[in-house]
Amino acid sequence: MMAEMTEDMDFVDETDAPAPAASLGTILVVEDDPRMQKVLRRVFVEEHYSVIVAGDGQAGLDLFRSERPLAVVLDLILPHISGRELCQKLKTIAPDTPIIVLSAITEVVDKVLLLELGADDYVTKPFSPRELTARVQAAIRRQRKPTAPSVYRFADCEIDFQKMSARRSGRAVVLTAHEFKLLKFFTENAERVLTRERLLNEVWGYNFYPTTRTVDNQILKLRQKLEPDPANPQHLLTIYGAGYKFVP
Amino acid sequence: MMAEMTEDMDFVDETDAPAPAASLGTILVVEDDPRMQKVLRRVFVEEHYSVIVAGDGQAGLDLFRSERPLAVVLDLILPHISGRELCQKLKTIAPDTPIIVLSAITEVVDKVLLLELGADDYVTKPFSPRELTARVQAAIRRQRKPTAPSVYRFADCEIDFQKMSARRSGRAVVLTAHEFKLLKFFTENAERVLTRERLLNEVWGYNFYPTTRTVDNQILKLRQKLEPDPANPQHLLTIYGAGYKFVP
DNA sequence: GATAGGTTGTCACCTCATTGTCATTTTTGA
DNA sequence: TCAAAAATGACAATGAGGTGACAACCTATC
Repeated sequence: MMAEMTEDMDFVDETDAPAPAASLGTILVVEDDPRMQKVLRRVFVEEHYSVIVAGDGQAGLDLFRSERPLAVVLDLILPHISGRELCQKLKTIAPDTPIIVLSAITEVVDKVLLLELGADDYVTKPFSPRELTARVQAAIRRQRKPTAPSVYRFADCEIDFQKMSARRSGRAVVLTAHEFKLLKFFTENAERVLTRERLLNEVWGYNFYPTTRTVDNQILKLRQKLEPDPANPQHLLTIYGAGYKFVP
Repeated sequence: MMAEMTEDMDFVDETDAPAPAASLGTILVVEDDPRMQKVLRRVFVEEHYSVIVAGDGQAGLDLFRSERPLAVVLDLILPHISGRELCQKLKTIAPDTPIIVLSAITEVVDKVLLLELGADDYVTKPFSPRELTARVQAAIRRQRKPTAPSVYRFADCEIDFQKMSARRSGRAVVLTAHEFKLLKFFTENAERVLTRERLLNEVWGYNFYPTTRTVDNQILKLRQKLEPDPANPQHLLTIYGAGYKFVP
């Protein structure tokens, strides 16, 4: 059950969105500086990941083996085992787990070398939390079945929620983030009648309450973009006195 | 049968809609602060839930065992048994019952830890009643089999209250929101005689009083749409001088 | 049984809440 | 700072359903 809850819309900026109840997964942070450990933990917890921290390379290796994290954030400068070594070892254990390297801006980073070691991406210190999490999330996304796109089809429409792209009769249609999120929720609850309140809760978030008119507007936009005849909607139906219903 | 009754019509906007008399289910509130108890009780009663309150962890545990509530709202800071302990215990007793944790904003809440304890969601104080109830309801919804269709059958009729669709002898019948709500209440109280006043209270709401003719009209509509011979109703029966009765 | 008084069935009208739609303002992100 | 997106507000269109009139019906009492 928890697993379902962690399914999240990855195109949504989670920073101001209300927290999903469960962890999105575990991130292993390998970093020797206690202050930086703290920062990193907070950054990822904020983004609803579980975080485990290793202070040196050996601990990192052990934790990696036991926890099998979703991704690794790795400081290059470490005691005992160097970051470079660790990076290589991790890649031999689980080539698919993304590794994001932290490197100080003072270090002359040989990007090519880094990537040859198996790192998937790197961020130079000082970094903005935003950039770091964005890169980590991007790496995780990339790693997740790159060949199996999650496209949803109905009528002559074709929506790829991962890519955030949509096309109708083969022609690309531009949808905004909200429109995607709303449409996604509709596809997940096809055939069911959804009240405006429910939609506001689930799509907009719990602690944000715009006018219900807002919902209507987004519906309008979706209809204009996806319905052949927006005035006579075939898929995004109005249920008078109740709300809306999506029928593929 | 009560279980069926707790299936709320999610297409009805409950926010400003007056209360149906039947409870949607029981919420267990575990909270030691009497003032907060009062607030929480009111919040959920407002949303048509029954509320039982426990002042400490032990009482909470006992009440949970005896009452088997629909969901638990739990303040982390409790005398005797800590909220964390209680949370874990409840989850071992009934893993499916959603637990929503209340935590003061001053506490440094390790969200992940919370969720590992088994909490399904959390709300930080101060919270808006809206957010709390929304989260609780979402948790309850999630816990319920998401794919289980709620169809009700009688005679040659087949009603899906979630989809708000109805069919008689396989042919689709269009019902309005009010008609659905009324029919739902009848199905939930099959074989029982319901006075017009009761129906007005439950279906239309407490603070709304149209003429009694209104009820008759809706009954008429339902008969026309669902009865083979509306003039000789087989299911929506008139009980002269009393009200109406639904027999499947 | 017959009648009276209250109760219910039925219909058409009309009100008004709900929704569609657009223009404008506000917010957000680059 | 600017541009895109989202929220808001206003207004029109729509249709559900409340209202009231009247007929039909039931029950009780004589």
